[in-house]
Amino acid sequence: MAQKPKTDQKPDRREALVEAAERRIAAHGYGALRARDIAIDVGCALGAIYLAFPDLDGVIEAVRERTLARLEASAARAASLDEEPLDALKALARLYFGFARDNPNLWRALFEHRSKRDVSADERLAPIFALVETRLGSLRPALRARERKLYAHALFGAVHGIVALGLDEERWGVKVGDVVWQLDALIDAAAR
Amino acid sequence: MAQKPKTDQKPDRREALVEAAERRIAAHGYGALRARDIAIDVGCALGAIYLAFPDLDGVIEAVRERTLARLEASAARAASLDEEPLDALKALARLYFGFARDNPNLWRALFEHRSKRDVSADERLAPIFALVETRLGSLRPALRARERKLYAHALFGAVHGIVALGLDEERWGVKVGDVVWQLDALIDAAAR
DNA sequence: GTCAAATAATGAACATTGTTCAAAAACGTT
DNA sequence: AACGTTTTTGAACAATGTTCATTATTTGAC
Repeated sequence: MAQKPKTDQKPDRREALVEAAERRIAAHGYGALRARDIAIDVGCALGAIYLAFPDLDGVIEAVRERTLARLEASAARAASLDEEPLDALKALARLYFGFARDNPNLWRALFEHRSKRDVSADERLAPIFALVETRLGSLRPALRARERKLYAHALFGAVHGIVALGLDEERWGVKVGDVVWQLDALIDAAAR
Repeated sequence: MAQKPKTDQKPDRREALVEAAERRIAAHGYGALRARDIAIDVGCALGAIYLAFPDLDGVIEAVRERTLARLEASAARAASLDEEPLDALKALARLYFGFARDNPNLWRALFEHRSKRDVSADERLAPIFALVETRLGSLRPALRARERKLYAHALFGAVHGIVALGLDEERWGVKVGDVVWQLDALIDAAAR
C-alpha cells in the first residue's frame, strides 16, 4: 500500500537543523540559541545534531553562510541596477544598511559571532569587496591596483562601521535617515 | 602581637574582582571568563562575586567601563597634541587603532559584548564624539551644528569599522601600515 | 569584656547547557 | 527470517552561572 510515506521529499536533517537555527537566531539572537530547542523544532533527538555538525558552532556557521549568500546576492543585484558608479556605491551602502536593519540578529551572527575555527572575514567578504572595487575603479581610474584594493577595503569597512553603530542606535531612537545621510556623505567624500 | 595583618590596605573586593576579570579578559577574551576563575584569583568564595555584582555580566561591564576610561584618556591626550585639526583627527584615528591592537580582547569586550542591561554605545562614547566634533568644526566651519554632529558620528563609525576589520585581519597577516593608510585616506577624504 | 543582633562570607547544591556514547532501532542484503 | 551495518536515540556527564541555608565576623550596647 504505502509506497513511500516520506513525510517530505527531503527531510534532510542538516538543512532542517539550519533552518530551525536560523529562525531562532533571527527571532532571539545567536546568544539565545539552544541545542535542545532546535532538536525539538526539527523533531529529532538531541544527539542527532552532532551527527550532522561537529558542534553547535557548526550550526551557527551554516546559518552565517546562508546569511552571507543572501547578502551577496542582494548586493550583486543592487550594484547591477545603477550604471553610474557613484550611485551604485550608494545603493550598495543603502542595501547593506537595509539588510542589517531587516535582519539585525542574523547580521550580528554573521559579523559578531566568533567560533573556534571560523575563517577570516576577509575571505568571506571577497565577493562584496570585488563589487566595491570595480565601481571604485570606474570612479577613479587613476588609482593603481593596490591602492584601489586598499581604498575599497577602507570604504567597505567605513560603511560597515557606520551601519554597526547605526544598528545599535536603532534601539535608542535614532532616525534611519540619519544613517543614510551619513553613508551618502561618506561615499561622496570618498569619491571626490 | 599581630596588630592589623591586613594583607593590603584595601582588599576592596569589587576592585580586586574587576582587576582579576580584566586580566583574564585581556589574556583570553571575555568569552573565556569564568566565575570560578576570578574567585580563585581573588581568593574568595564563588558566591562573593554576587555580593559585589548582580551577575558575571556586571563584572564585565565594570571592566568595560575601565577600558573606556583608559581609551578616553588616551584620546583626549592624543587630540590635544596637534594644533592642526586634520592632524589631530589622524592622530585620534591612529590612537584608536593602536589601542585596539594593544588591547584586542579588552577592545572586543568593550564593543562586541552584549549584556542584558547595557546602555547605548552612543552615550558611552559621547566624550570621544565630542573630540571629533570639535576638530571637524575647525576644519569645516561652514557645517551647521546638526550636520557637524552627524558628520562626526559618521567619521567615528567609519574609523571604528576600518579598525574592527583591521583587527580581525591581523590574525591573517595583513600589515599594520595598510590600516593606517586606510585611516589616513578616509580622513583626508572627509576633510576635503 | 561580653554577648546578642546585624552583617558578610562561604561553598554545597541547583538549574541550565553543550556534548558523548552505550543501547536500541531501522535498514539492507542474502 | 536472520545477520551485520548504519542511524538514531536519550540518559548520563561535565562545565558553569547562580542561589541560599549555614557559618563566621563585625558591631554596638551595656
